[in-house]
Amino acid sequence: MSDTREQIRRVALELFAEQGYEKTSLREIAERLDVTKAALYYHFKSKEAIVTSLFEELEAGVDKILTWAEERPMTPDARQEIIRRYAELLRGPGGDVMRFMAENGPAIRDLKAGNDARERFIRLAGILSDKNAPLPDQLRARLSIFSLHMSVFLMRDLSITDDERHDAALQVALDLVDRSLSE
Amino acid sequence: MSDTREQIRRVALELFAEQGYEKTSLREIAERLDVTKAALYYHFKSKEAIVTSLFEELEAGVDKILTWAEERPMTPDARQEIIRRYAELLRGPGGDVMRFMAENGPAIRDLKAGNDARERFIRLAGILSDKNAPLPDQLRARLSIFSLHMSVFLMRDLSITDDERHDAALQVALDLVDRSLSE
Amino acid sequence: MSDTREQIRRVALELFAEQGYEKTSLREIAERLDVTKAALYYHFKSKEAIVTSLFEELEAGVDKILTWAEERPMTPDARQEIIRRYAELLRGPGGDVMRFMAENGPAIRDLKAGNDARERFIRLAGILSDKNAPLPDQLRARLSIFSLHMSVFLMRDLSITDDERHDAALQVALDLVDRSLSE
Amino acid sequence: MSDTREQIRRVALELFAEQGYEKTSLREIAERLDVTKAALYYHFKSKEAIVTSLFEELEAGVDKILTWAEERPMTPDARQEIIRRYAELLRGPGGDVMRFMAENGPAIRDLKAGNDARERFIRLAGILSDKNAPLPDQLRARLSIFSLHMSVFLMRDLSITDDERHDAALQVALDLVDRSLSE
DNA sequence: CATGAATGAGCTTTCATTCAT
DNA sequence: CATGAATGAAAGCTCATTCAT
Repeated sequence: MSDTREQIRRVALELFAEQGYEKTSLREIAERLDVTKAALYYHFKSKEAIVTSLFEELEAGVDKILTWAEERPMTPDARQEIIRRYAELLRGPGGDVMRFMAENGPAIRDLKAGNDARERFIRLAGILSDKNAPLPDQLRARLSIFSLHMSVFLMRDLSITDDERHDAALQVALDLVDRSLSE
Repeated sequence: MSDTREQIRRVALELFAEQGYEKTSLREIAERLDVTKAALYYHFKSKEAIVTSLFEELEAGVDKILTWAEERPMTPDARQEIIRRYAELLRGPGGDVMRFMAENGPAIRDLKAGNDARERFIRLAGILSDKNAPLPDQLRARLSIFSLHMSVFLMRDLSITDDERHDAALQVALDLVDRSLSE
Repeated sequence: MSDTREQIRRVALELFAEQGYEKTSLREIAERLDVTKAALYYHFKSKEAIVTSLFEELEAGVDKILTWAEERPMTPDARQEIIRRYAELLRGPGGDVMRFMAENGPAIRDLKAGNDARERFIRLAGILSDKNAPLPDQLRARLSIFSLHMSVFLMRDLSITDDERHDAALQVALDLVDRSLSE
Repeated sequence: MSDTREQIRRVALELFAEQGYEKTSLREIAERLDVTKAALYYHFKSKEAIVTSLFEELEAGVDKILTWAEERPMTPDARQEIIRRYAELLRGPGGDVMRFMAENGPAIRDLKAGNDARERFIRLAGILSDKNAPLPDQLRARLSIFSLHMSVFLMRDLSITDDERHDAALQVALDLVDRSLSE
């Protein structure tokens, strides 16, 4: 499989996450890789296609969680496990993709891939708290997921390690999902 | 008297919140108001200046809360009151400004006004949970504020009224700030 | 006579000479005087009119020299006297106007006032060396005048006083005009 | 190969010399070549870069003269030779570049390339007459070079051939440089 | 597997100028 | 004697995209 393609994805994700989708031009990506812009078009048919490709592997991961979740009763333990698996998925490149998504709302909204991801997010939220739960509980469920996406953003000014951040985010998310079940 | 200036602010906020900062061109704003682009430049010296002006009134509100908060001991009740006041501030146009800010991270980051707002956010978070609190507690404090910013985004697909949304967000935020005080 | 009008002329000349005609905007002039752009239009009907007005007093001076010169035989002494008078004219604001003219060729060319000034320059040159003189002599005559215009420009990097510069320029010009008479 | 690049340089120089730097827009250059403005940006990264490129080959020529001059004693003959070589350099496109430079003072001043050129001019002047020479002599040395730059400008109204103009300018310059050595 | 050359559309910004008040 | 508000035109520049080679 073309190495260049992988490099493009890597650099694009770096830049997208760092500077945002709109502010990152294909020229910039190409220059960092020391190839021409036209080369990017050999590997991806558009700027949007790069994003799509970035989201794809993540979506596979989310789908696995969704499948796993949908085939069992939503016990408190199962809910916790979903969060844990989701948090795990977000270590590695997935985390950057999600942060990129969370921080680039408007740009993402009119990308097909963005909407797909958004749908999955809603489905996952729907599993954690159903449509008839009290609103605050539904919000808590959504927030539990979203706080995992945003932990980098929310604590950017704190000098902590990735692991510390990750652990704190997980703990808060677990707590939130737990409290999204009012008896 | 400068009615136009106010109209520009209004339309700009609408468009910025809806489509994002980068995707909103001055042409678009001007067309909606049926004036020329140059007219915008009569009232604001740059695109960035429009955003700055949007943030300004909000900052005054936040500053009032900060002052209020800084001159009293952080009892649990005071913390709740901060959240309540902050939530109140976000009804009305302030809410759109904050949502705009939360959803446009990358664009905002290199706007002076954005950084100022960010600083206030951190200061407020610092009041709600100090620098030596356990990380999850600090995160919870931040999340309590941020969830107010993002409630529109997080429940966009739910068919609820603004009031319902607002109440749910407030309740969750109050709960979060409450739990950010581990004994 | 309106003080403001005089102030506009003064500031405009300063800026035109310093930064050039095109790079100096009416906004800049207005700001320096703390009036509005519209005020400039009260006193001058266009940007070009400001320049015209600047040239006007200078032209009167040149005309006086021309008249003086045209009514007497061009003895070597008369030629020297022309240069001396011209140099004298260029002390004070006239010098800036001429430098401005010399350094802003392209901008000046399509200003009516610029062409008028140019014509006078040629007429003066024609007096100092007639159309049938050898080319180098004609050039020397022109250069003698022109070097007075450009002395600031030509010695900008030298740390000398205005008087020193003026004296040097005069001496060179006198010498040039002297040698523009090949026997 | 990149024929277009050369064409851009050619047309740009034509227009810059004719109408000045500021008055020449990239649109104009592009239209004359029947390409789009964006095409210019493919070949040059900015308007300034076009000028820079124009100056470059000339600077090489001046540097050769400077090197040649710096490695030998400044006898009267050497001084004459410098002027001759410099005049020769100014036949061909270099002449237009220099005239462009001389006539666009203010625009050139804030172009890096313009300042480089200016520095060379001062260095050359410094060789022809040192820092301790009487001021008029220093001025004469500078004027000898400058008159070569400006000969077109100074004799624009005379109906003469390029060669006649060139010869006259050279003769005057040689004379000037000769007289810049007071015994 | 990629490049060199170019485009069309759009962007933010600036300018000289006008005119009702 | 001046301002406040606006305009039309244009500028320099950037971007995603295309396509022949």
